[in-house]
Amino acid sequence: MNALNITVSDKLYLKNPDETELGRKILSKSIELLNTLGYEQFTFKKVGTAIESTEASIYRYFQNKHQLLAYLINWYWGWLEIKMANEFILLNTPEHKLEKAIELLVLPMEQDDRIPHINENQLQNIVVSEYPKIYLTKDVDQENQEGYFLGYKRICDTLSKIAYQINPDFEHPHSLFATVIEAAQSQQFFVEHLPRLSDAKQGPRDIVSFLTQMTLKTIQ
Amino acid sequence: MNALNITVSDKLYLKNPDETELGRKILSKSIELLNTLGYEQFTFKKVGTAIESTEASIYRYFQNKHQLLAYLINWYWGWLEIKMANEFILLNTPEHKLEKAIELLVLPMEQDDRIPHINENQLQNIVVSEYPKIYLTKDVDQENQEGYFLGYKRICDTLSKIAYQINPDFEHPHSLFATVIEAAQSQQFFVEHLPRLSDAKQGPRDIVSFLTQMTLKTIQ
DNA sequence: GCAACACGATAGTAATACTATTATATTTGC
DNA sequence: GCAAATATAATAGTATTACTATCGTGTTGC
Repeated sequence: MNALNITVSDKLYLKNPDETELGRKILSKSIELLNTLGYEQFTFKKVGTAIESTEASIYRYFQNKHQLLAYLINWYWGWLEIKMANEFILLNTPEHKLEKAIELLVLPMEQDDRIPHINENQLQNIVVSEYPKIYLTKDVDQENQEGYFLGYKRICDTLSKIAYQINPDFEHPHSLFATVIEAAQSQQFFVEHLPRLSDAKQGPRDIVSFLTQMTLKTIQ
Repeated sequence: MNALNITVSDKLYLKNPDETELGRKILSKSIELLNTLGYEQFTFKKVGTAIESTEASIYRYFQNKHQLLAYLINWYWGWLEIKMANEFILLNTPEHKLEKAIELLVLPMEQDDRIPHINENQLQNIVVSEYPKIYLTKDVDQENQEGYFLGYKRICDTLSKIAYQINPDFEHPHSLFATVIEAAQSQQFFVEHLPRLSDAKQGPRDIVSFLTQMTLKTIQ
């Protein structure tokens, strides 16, 4: 796997940022600024200034910062899907596959040098800190139709099918994996900011252990 | 229980809205408008106009809309805690208590006529749609110190202690109940807006069933 | 009966989230 | 190699938001 292509639905941009130098700069700097400022304080003006371009230029790529966040998060799910597919090749039981999936969700990501304009580790932090904001809006139904959440749903489906191999009678696979994926994010956040909402005192491995146990016991 | 007092930390308001006619009007109308407009479109100006008062008057009660949302959500957790305590009196096994707690989290609430200015059902919808926004900010650490999240933490602790009665060796009670509470909210949202992320096709009872099974199996 | 306070009314400000226009630079098609 | 199309920079402008400040009046408590 050398040629590497994360495709994001074309409803998630006005002009594909992956195809131009300026577009890639926008992505790169937006990831950095979303990390340091948080979504609320993040503005196109700040990005424009930081890359020595203008606010108006960024508006040619994305309708608004909400769409840009949705783009980045979809990119992340696409990326994760590829990582999962690669790892699953070497694993022979559904149990190990689910555990590996949870590790990928929780453990820090390594930088992929084939994609220098995306800092995967920072992107993962953005997902942890901002993810629910892309669907907790009044526009969720319309954006859902436009494919804003496809990446998430696909991962949820993939994991549900693996669970089916363990126990075809288990009745709530989609609810379970939606819950596990959300918990993977929120537990990372809680460990750092609201530690009384977690028992993972020894780092992310504890979160993996909790989620893996919960997943496997629930499926049985 | 006739005298009924939900106390919210005094860091969550500038002037106690519970003690004045205007304050109660602000709460009442804010709940209504947060429901119809959503947090992003909700402004103090709109509340002021709707109750025939002014923006400036509302700023005397709350520093900003973030604090007002935090107030309402803490009120909700306080309310839920009382409801749980009342229900637990009649239940004799920890398993039944956990199931009842999940029901209270998921099933629609009835209006309590002793508190006419709070529409509990609308408030529950606000929690479902807006809850993560109160902690997913750059101010989370400071607000945590000020007690913004105490209500949530207390419920998580209470449920953890009940789980201890079932299995004192279970290692992740706080992580589990933080996960269950979040899932209770997000599954309600998903059923309505992103149904592929849930298997609860027959209404909220399905969510209760899923969460109860997950909880009890995980603790064992 | 007066001091303190609550509220309404009004004004003002900086920042945000855009939209629009024009000029210049670059790429592309032929 | 040149015209046409496109991309970007530069600038300006607007409505709204999220506040802050001041002042006058009415009400309440002591």
